Amino acid sequence: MADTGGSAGNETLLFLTDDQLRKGIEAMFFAYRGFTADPDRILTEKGYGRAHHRAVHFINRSPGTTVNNLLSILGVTKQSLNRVLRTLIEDGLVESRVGTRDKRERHLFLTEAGRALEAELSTAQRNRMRDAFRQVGPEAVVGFRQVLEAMMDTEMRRHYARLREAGE
Amino acid sequence: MADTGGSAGNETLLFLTDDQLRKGIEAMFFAYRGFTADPDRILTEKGYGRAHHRAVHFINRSPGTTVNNLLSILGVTKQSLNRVLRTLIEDGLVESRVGTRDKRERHLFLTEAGRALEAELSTAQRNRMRDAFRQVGPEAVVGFRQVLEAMMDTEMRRHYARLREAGE
DNA sequence: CTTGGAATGTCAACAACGCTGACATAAAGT
DNA sequence: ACTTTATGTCAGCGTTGTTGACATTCCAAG
Repeated sequence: MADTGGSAGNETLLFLTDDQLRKGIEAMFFAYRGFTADPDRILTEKGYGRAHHRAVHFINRSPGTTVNNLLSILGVTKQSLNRVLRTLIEDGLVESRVGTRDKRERHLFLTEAGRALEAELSTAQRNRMRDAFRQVGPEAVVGFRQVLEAMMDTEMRRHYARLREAGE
Repeated sequence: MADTGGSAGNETLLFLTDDQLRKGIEAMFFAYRGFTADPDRILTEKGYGRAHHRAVHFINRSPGTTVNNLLSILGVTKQSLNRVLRTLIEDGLVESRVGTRDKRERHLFLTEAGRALEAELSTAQRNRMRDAFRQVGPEAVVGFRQVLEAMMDTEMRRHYARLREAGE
């Protein structure tokens, strides 16, 4: 079952053995804890959770985005997102404006305070990522992103690509 | 602040710009959803959650491990782990044996049924990882793991290394 | 114009899984 | 023997996922 079934040149496929795959799986698990550790600390101090971070991040990325669009990016239900948005709006970090063309829609923006929190969180997370990138060099970073993109679900890959159409 | 400060050859450090780092951060977020998607589906069917998967995975990796050791690997509190272990033991997936040398310790083992669930989950997750690896090739995989290892907290890196001392 | 259906967002209640606190038991140091 | 430390269990709470019920708005059919 671990055999990849090639008839010749099997040596070049040793990176697909179950052992190597398990190594990748465990690396992913342990690395993700590091990935979220620094923002989590900041968030806990301020009485927020990881869900608030995600919302603030993507509102900052796409100011004026609708609740529905954010939902699709985050991959959660609208009810779940709503709870998080409500606290962010109450605390004055996010502004929700009723759509002019379609009054059912709410368009979301970060306030000054919201942008400040976003900057604090993303700076911490970028620092971790920068240290890692610097340690391993640009070729490794290319491989890193290639694997991650290949691992995404189709819809998530669409969102990922979409986020860097306009911006980049 | 995005300037890396090198005096000469700045072009080689373009992979450390804030844009590139944000790209890595978003890739990590979207990829992790894909990483957990397949096991999550199986777990939900059976009335378990992601925490059960983690416990079963690491008990399978280190049969006879203690609750305390598992705690340290998973990075959660013993109370949180206990809830998960209790259901797994009640359902006959995990066996808990009181330590012979130190009777305070509980040593954990997968039963036949536990191994079956573990196999089902890890096969699904390995398939996803294998497809991704195959798409991008061995050099990218090396880079992928290098970045992930560099991103881990020190203690998690220790656990990660330890898991492949005896096995590999 | 009115009526019915689809889309958007909100409120309520529930489940999974983090957390702290209190506690029982076993081991180890004085 | 007594105190302290370590391990694991039980109870209860907070965040964040879920589904269900509902209000509002838009749009299309009649």
